[in-house]
Amino acid sequence: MESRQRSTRTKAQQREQTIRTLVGEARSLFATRGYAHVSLADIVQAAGVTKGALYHHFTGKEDVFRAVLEQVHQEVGERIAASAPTSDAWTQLLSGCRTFLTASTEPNIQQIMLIDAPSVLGWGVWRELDATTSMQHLQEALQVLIDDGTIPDQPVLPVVHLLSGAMNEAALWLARSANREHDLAHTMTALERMLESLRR
Amino acid sequence: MESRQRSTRTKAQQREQTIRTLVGEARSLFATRGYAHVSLADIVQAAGVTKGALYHHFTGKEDVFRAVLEQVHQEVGERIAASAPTSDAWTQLLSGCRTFLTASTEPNIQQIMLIDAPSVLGWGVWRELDATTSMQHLQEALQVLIDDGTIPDQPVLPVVHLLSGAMNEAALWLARSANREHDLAHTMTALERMLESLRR
DNA sequence: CGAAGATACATACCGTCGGTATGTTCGTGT
DNA sequence: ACACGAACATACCGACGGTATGTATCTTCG
Repeated sequence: MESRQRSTRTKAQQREQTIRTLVGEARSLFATRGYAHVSLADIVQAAGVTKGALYHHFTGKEDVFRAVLEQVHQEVGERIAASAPTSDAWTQLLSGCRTFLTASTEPNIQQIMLIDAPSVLGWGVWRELDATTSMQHLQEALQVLIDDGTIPDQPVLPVVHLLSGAMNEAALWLARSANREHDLAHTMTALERMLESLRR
Repeated sequence: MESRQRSTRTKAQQREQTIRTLVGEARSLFATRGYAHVSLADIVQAAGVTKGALYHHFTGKEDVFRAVLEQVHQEVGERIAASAPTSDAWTQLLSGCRTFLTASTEPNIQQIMLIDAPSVLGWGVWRELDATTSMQHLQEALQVLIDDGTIPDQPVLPVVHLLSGAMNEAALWLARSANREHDLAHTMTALERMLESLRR
């Protein structure tokens, strides 16, 4: 039975809305100032609620950060997945890498995903989350290339970690580059050469 | 004229000793618990001094961490420099990479240098420090190989950042590996292949 | 040699922050 | 209609980073 809505928002809507703005404001604050320099007071003030509301939905500051990080990871993953929908596996891998580099260069993604996350949540948790999104894409793409014989059979995990770390660091560097487009081009050619080395 | 030493320790010796133990204890605490979960009270208690002493030599908690990080960086740099004293540039690069991977796998180096440092000091400061030690070696080695024609002329910075990031992440992964020696071997072969790709 | 100043610490205290316990409102199932 | 629980708000606590100030010890120089 449907309940009439005496008020404009139902409880569930209210909950969702509060969490959304909370995570959203927290994300922008974390991105610009860094996790350590953001207080819970800042977050709840920006979201227009109180600490009690925050602690009703999250277990603490770290939990808010985890929610933010999950959102960021999901966003990056979607952008990678949508980068080259219809192509062969090889060019799909390349465009995926390029998309990751450009996405991870944006400051509001970078500070959260690449700088603070390992320190705040610990490397293990960070890698777990990453393994379900961007790293997942990389690993799958490589496995496909191994299965269809494009690159010889070899342990994928070492390669995945090497490439993932390479792109993470490259993204951090590119974000501070004075000539980003120029450096991105050189980085991509160098990265392509590294990927080619797997081929042969 | 030398001043006679009425006491067992002169002031300069005392200062040096205090700083040494302070940094040493802080390092071990930071390494095991991570920066955020170490209080100044923990550090000064372990070092056997008070907060006043700490604040006499350092500007704050962050400054202590910076001193610790500099020590770690210097240590890693020395180990890399001593890894392959008399060889051609190419094998020198390879053994340098191997040394970095094994050194950075140790937990008391890893937590400080690879996990906390970017978040605590900011990526810029972290990279500055790195650029004077481990990254410095990598860049110089590559430049030598370019100058003697082993690898073709190309922008070094993109390659340096890609390789540096790759090894950082690989070290973090190897540290949690169930079969470290085995994975290290595969990582090195994959890394060698990537380096080979620069050659030709 | 000894007073003056600098250096190396110790003690006491403050503001802020993360976290918790409790109170209040209000939608919702029965 | 009403009771219950979810969604908040309010008030408060302990701990931590940081600072101000006091004190003992070494060094310097007339």
